[in-house]
Amino acid sequence: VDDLAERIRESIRRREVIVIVGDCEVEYRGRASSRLGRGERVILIKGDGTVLVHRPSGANPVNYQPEGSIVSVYEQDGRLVLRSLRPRPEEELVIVLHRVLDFRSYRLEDTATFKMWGDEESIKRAILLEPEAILGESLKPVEEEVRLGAAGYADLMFVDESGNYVVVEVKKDTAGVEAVYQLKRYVDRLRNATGFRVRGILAAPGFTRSAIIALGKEGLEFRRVDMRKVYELTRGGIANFL
Amino acid sequence: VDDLAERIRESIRRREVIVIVGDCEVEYRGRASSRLGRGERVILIKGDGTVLVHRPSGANPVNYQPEGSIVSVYEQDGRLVLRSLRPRPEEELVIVLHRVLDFRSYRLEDTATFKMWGDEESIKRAILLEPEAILGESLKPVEEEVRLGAAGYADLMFVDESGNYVVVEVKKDTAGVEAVYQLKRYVDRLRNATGFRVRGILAAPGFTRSAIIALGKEGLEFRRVDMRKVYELTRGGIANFL
DNA sequence: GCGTGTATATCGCCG
DNA sequence: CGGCGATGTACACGC
Repeated sequence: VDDLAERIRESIRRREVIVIVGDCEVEYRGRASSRLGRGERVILIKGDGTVLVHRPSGANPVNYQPEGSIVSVYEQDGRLVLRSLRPRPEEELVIVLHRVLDFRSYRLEDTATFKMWGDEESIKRAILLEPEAILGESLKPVEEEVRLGAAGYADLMFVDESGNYVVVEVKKDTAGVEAVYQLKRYVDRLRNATGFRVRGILAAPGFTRSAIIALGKEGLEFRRVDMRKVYELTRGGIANFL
Repeated sequence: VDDLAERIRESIRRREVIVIVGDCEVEYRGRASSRLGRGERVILIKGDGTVLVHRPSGANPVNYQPEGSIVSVYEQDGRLVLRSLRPRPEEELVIVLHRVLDFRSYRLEDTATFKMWGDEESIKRAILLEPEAILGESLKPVEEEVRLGAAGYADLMFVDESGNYVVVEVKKDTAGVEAVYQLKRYVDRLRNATGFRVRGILAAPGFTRSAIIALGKEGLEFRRVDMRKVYELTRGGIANFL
């Protein structure tokens, strides 16, 4: 056990990626507290301090500590103990290993860049490129500098053909009630700040029934976004991929 | 490569936990799309179909597929390919392995139960146990059956000493503006449904400045929750841990 | 560091 | 399964 502890410490010093498989119990104390009894799990420790405890099923780690945590390894009552301390917020994760089934350490090289598209940002770009194609009406973008207060910006702002301000809130998924009230906050703030008439449009690929009801009650509008058109207009992003 | 593919397939059939370390590139297509160029990573495949691709740093997997996905393994252009298909929403993850540094498979036993406490639920329990100690006023709980509609319930409902309904919305962290509007929706709904006077209280360990302003504007109240009192009152939950 | 909003969020609950 | 709200959410960005 003592020897294994030293080997793990050496891997941590080298900032390698460590995989430990073993029978362990886990305790967490911090913003909340948790306890997990004995069982066999996969423990992943990365060079940046990340610690993940994975059970044999489930996509999410049952316990974890994010990068920047300090991992220490020691022996207690003849058992190997991994302790990870996160400084802020102060949180502690303790893994007591009853039996180590496997211990591996890897020095990995990975400098590739990760690219993602098709997120909310690409819908915004498409609307800015062709407001009429996506929202079905001619709109002039307002300088991004126009803001709605110290915090909380609208996704997009336009002026319509009648000279009204138009606040557009974009959602990449089906929009629910909370998106409606988010839009309403922006519209109200802009009305208060300017005194002008302000329209609010919720743009999303779909809407929940209650969202549509709430929109009507609040005097707000909605536009269904055709994601195929978004992909066409933002294929510049996809070009990076091909 | 062919032999390795068959060994991996066999592990998947046995629903074991698989750890593959190797130089790979990764593509994802689904709700969004992503591409990750060549680099060395740790790939975790679980018996339930979960697939995780971890880079040498960062707490979150760079790509993933949740449980219920179907993993297939094949050889293409002399390279090992892992393909995971998630049925709904339809999403595809493709991992092309240029070099396999390690392949391990484990049959793991883990039947332990995971317990967590100190979350929002414990604040609710404390308020129900001792409304006066936490909220500073005498309140009678209303049957939990009283609901505010098909979806979206208030956290807690009481009747105060004057016979008014009191809706309490609880937050375990600092409450921001959106918590205020969430409470307002509940209060409005209950007013409409009953026609009675309804008070709304936001209970949290802290409040953002803009939340307090919004509360005042909407005629809603707030109470700072003393988390030490919550811990004292709910130490029954902690007893499970000791 | 605070406040706000996004996420391939994930997850659990209820109708 | 849809809709909604919580999460030890994590994460980025602006002030």
